[in-house]
Amino acid sequence: MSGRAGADPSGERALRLVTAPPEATGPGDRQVVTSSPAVLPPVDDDAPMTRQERKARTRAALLEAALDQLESRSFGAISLREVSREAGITPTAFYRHFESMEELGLVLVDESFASLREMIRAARAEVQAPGDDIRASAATLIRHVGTHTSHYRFISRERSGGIASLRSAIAQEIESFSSELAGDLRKYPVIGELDRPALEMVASLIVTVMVATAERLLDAPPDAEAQIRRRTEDQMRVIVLGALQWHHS
Amino acid sequence: MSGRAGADPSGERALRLVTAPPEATGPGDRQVVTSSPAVLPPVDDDAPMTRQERKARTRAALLEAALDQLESRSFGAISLREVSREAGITPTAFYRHFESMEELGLVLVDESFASLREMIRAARAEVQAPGDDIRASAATLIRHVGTHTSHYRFISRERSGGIASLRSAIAQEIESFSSELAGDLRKYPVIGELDRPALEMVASLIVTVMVATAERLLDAPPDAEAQIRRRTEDQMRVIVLGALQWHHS
DNA sequence: GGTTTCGGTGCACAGGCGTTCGGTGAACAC
DNA sequence: GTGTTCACCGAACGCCTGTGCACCGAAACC
Repeated sequence: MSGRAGADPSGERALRLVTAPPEATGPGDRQVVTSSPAVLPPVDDDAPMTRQERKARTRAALLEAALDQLESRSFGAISLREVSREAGITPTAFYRHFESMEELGLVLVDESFASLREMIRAARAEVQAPGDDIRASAATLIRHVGTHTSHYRFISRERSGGIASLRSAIAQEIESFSSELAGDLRKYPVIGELDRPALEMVASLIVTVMVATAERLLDAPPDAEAQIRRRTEDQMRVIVLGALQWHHS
Repeated sequence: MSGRAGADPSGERALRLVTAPPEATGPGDRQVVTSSPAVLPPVDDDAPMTRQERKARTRAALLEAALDQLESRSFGAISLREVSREAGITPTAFYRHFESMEELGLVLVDESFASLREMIRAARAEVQAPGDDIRASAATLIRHVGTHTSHYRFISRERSGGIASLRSAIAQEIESFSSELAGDLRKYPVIGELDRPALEMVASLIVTVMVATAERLLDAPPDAEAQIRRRTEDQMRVIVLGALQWHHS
């Protein structure tokens, strides 16, 4: 179910959207060591492979297997054995890649947020229709959730889930995202004049709505998407209207 | 109906307990038996008991044991055996009370939201200082989270958690709460004139903030409470300001 | 070409799990 | 006082779990 590349048109669009701004390695970007060596050759099965390739592939298979299990259980309830089984290796071989399931979970967190950061960076580079920011943001978010469903489901599950280390890793990522957004808000005409605490308060409110929207999308049938989109846009507008009035109080 | 401890199970008593500022039971005293049969005599251990009493007590012990386990794991990861062990009975006796862990979970959802509804009802009856609604609501919420921490933790965990039946039960409760709130909003001066869809959109936004606040409180150290309270109040104010402007757009 | 490295295998272990089944004794109905 | 109910027990079942160990075979290295 995780959108593999290929003929899928929306997938390709998303890819283009993400890669369009050429590696805008701006200030404050994090080195993402997360996962596989990025480029895996096409699935030329059983062809001679280097050890690196093989290892990267099974590692990726493990991560994907875990993500698959997370469709129906929470992370705390999935087992090393079953993940290994679904990835096609024995349980003992699992340890060649991760020290424990918890470590795998942390990699999954990194991976998920790396992709989210790409989305943000792309969206930031794209926003140039000043009146249409809200619509564009909502659309970008919804599209991204659609193309990275299992990552979002994982984050949503574990954000309040049982494993403390995952929870705090996720909280920290969201926190940093929120404060980045606060910085972005400074560029806006009236809202940008608010002081930093106010900007952070508003940013956190917007992020809260985005998180809620993502979680709603995960549970909703596909035909509810339009309604969720509308509600999200309206809620963002309410927030912006409120923020514009904020200095009066 | 989660009758709290105490001799009088009447709704009014419980209602006052939530509404009246001087909370009788101090924080941290967790003698409270949170089960349905409402009337449980003081814990006169090992005294002769009716079968009803005994059963009710064991049932309550099971629910509380589950809630305790949920402090560190998600519901999908806790086991019938361990819950039974902590409740002081053998695994086989568990089945005298619940058909399965899932059924226990659903009871927990009911229990949690029953208490939340009491809070709402109380808050609604209390709100009469028109300028201070936001402050009062935030305070009520924060107090309630403080006195029902484990219930909130459970809901927070399972709201996006792994077990579908719990998830949808919770979603439905929140949905109904949100639409009740939309009804309440009609009584407010300007906002009340919005049409129903707009009211629902605003209500859902407020609920989103409340949920986020509750979840933040659960993870935060106690000394962060003041800051969370301030932020929540401010965010609610932004929403109200925005909603007041809504008809202009 | 010989040696080393290292994903991956197979087996074994101890322990937790949900669930079944046949008791047992105290509270109950009469 | 007698018979019934039923909350609870203890043992047992088959399954699944994480982890340790010895080993294999092919890629990687010199």
